[in-house]
Amino acid sequence: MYALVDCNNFFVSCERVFRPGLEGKAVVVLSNNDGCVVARSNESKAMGIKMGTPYYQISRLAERGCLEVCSSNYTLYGDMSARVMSILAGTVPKIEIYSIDEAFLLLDGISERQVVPLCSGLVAKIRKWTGIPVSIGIAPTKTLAKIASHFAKKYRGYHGVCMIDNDEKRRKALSLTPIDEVWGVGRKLAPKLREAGVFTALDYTERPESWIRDNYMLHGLRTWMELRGTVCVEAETEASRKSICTSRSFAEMLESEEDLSMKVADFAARCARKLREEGTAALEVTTFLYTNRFRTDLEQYFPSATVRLQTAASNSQEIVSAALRALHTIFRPGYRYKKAGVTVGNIVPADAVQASLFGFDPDLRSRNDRISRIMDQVNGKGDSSLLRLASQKPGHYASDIRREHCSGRYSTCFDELIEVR
DNA sequence: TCTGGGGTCCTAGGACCC
DNA sequence: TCTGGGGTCCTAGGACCC
Repeated sequence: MYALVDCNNFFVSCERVFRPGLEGKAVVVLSNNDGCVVARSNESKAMGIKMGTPYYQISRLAERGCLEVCSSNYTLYGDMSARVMSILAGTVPKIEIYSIDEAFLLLDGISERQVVPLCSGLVAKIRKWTGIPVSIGIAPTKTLAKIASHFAKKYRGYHGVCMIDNDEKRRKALSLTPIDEVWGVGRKLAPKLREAGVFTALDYTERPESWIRDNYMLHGLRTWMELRGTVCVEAETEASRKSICTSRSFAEMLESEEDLSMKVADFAARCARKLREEGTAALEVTTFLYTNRFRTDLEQYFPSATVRLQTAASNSQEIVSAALRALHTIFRPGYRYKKAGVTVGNIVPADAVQASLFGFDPDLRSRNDRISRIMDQVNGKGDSSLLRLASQKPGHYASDIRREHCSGRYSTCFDELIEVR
């Protein structure tokens, strides 16, 4: 059996831990630049506020006092997530972290009678130790566990834990699950399925296998089997990430290559730092730009360029330099840029880097690596960047992200101490 | 005026091989 | 007039997830 542990309204719950006054109120958490809604409390969901709603469309509610608004504080959420995950890891033999607010528990070797008490204990423990409410769904496949967790979250009677462990419960649950709520059925597929007469998860499982295969190929078939109780989405093997991306929208549109360079250098340095944190190195560096896609009155341009390194690198100097070269090949004057980003790809373990035979200077490389390591030691964990490359923007890059309703650094004030010093 | 960020996997189609 | 068959590899783009 698999159990899916899902934190309820996670970002909102994190804010409530430190501001209990938000309990029982309609609350939303906004994306960077206070752009759009990325998390909602039950009360704000009940008001009809949808995920992804641009903030300006609902700011009136906040002004009238009907809605509490928080800017996102990812440092806080990351820290709270780590606490929840460590409780899970300390309780069951194997967990798979699926996202910042979800994890699968692999329940092999735990007797069926113990599963529900164990999960109920976890719900209580996480609530007590971190303040975060969670729901747990238990089922023979991950896709069914997801559905079970929806029930656990939706109906109070479950007290946070719902298990699908026989065919009757499975069919009942599927018949009550709209097709668009199924894991793997998204915004494009759902309308097509409804057109074909498939409205619930149960309808889907009752279609013949050949019909699924013909219309929805491998992906659809996997979902079909998982919903029928056959495991297709196996336990993940420990694999490092294949790409790392840092991108941001700007509060103001930028027009000069110089302004963009400072941003891109920052994004690239951040990617490099993430590579070093996980002990990997990248062979490819891609820089991309976006004009403002909502401004139909302006010329649009969405270029990207990739630079391939001869030898995989993780030091900031080489990654930043590659990102800036890529930027230079795509930058065109005359456009107003709203967003930029850097992706590093073709990632290999740092201890398995193949040195290129040509044009590779091992002394320069080890010097660059040493400098990056020292920067890491001074900068520590988190977002602070006391030591930067000269090409990075002076000052913290987060400083010009709009964040008018941000909570404090309740659990991660170490950064602040360093910056104050 | 105002619209996020970070990932994965699959497929189709082109380029290339013999 | 008329133009094969069978493979592999890579990439771009789309769909999905949170």
